[in-house]
Amino acid sequence: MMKIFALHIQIDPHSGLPIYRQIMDQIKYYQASGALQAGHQLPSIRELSKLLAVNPATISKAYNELKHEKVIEIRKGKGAFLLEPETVISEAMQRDALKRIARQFIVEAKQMGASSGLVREILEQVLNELSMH
Amino acid sequence: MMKIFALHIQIDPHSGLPIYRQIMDQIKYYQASGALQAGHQLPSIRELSKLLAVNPATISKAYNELKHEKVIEIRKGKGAFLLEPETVISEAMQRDALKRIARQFIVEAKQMGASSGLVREILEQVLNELSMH
Amino acid sequence: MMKIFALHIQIDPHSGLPIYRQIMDQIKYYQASGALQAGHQLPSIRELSKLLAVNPATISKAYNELKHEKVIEIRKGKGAFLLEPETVISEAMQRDALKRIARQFIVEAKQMGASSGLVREILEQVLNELSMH
Amino acid sequence: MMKIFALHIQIDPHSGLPIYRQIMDQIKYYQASGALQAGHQLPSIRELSKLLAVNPATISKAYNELKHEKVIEIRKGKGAFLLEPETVISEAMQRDALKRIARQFIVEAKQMGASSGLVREILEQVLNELSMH
DNA sequence: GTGGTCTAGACCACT
DNA sequence: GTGGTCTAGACCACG
Repeated sequence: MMKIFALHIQIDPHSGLPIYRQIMDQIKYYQASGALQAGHQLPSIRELSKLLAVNPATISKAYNELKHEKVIEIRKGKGAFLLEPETVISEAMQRDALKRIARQFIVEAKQMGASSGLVREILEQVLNELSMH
Repeated sequence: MMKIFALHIQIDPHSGLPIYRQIMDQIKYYQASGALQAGHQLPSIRELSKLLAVNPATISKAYNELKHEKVIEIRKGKGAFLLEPETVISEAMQRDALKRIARQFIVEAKQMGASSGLVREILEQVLNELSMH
Repeated sequence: MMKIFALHIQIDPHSGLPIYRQIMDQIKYYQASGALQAGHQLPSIRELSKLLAVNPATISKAYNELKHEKVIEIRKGKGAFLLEPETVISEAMQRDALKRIARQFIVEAKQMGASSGLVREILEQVLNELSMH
Repeated sequence: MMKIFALHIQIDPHSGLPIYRQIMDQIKYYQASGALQAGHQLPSIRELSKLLAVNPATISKAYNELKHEKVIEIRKGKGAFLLEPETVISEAMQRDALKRIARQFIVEAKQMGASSGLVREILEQVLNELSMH
């Protein structure tokens, strides 16, 4: 019964991001950081709903989207479980997609006046935080 | 006259992103890349509307949001003009905000199976592309 | 439910002011008077739209502008809620801004032939009306 | 030939206010302050247009509006001249109108966090500036 | 139920 | 010519 009680998700109703997106992002983050690993069970919809004081339909939507993105698997009557991260896209597509999101990141960074040095520094910090050495 | 003819914006109706957001993002990108500079005039609403085959009200919304974000200035009867980028936030806030968007970037990158090496490589490429050496 | 039934807004189609501006001004007035307080929910767009016999998009624009001015907060799927008024400007800037709008006020008052005594009298009346003793 | 060369009007294209309104407001301001008096001649449209680097049609609109408001008089082939300030509205209407603009003023003042003391102080300052003792 | 996006088309205000 | 406002109505996203 590998229940994950340490999974504390923060919802910010003022962030502008849809709540279900915030939940998805943080589950992905925990997966990326290694805190959540393949096979781990996620809290039930009902549980998480109470914990976050969020409508169960919202949790359900988050889980459902994660299912479609093949991040989790839903076993009827059992619960939701993390899957092995998939990496099936081609090299070229990966580079393209990466460039696209990198561009978004850098444009925003530049907008707030960050220097390339600071960008690199923060990047290394976050790579480290997410155990990508 | 300083008309901007080189400003070609691509709209992808399947991207999920609202059209007005796509327009905003690309104008910000052109600004970040230096292709658009402070004082430059943007295409008129009607022009861009025809060019992109998009309703004028949608272009208007994009411009209006950019106005609120202080990216452009709208002079009634004249047109829309790029502003000097503002950078008034504190060092600490800048680092925090940067970390937040970097985390988002890296999580997505990791999700698609990118190695830290590839992330660094693409980042340098994009920094270069946006003249941040 | 905290619905606001007492929020009756008057639209004057001949005033020259855009409808969405009239709505904004009156909501700001209700906020200043204390009738609307932080956390209070505003009527839904559709409700107000019916009440004022005005297109929903127009109400939406009013709410959206108030969002940008940080007067209200919009939670998708929930509604629009009043925010705590922000006051982060410096003393000097406040005095300058105040002087500017005071000048506008007095010039208009003088234009209509009002004496300084009448101006002071009306001012006290309005300060009182808005609970600023 | 009582030409008014000392009439220096400031146009701020970023203020949001239409240029013709800014011109009108400042002419009214000069009238209210006593700098401009009945009979004084205003600069010609062509002159002011050059001086302010503003389209002549814009100056023309400002003068035309002032004419309708009976602030100035346009004598063909002669120029524009200030009129005696009219005060024909009834006491009750005056009070109503005054209250309306006072409300606008105070709501804005409150929005920026000004105390009633500061409002009164600035008001006296401006009344003084405009010679309304 | 809530608000958000987009369209088509009319009319107005500003320069 | 420029952008701004408003309408009517369709469809989507969020909780």
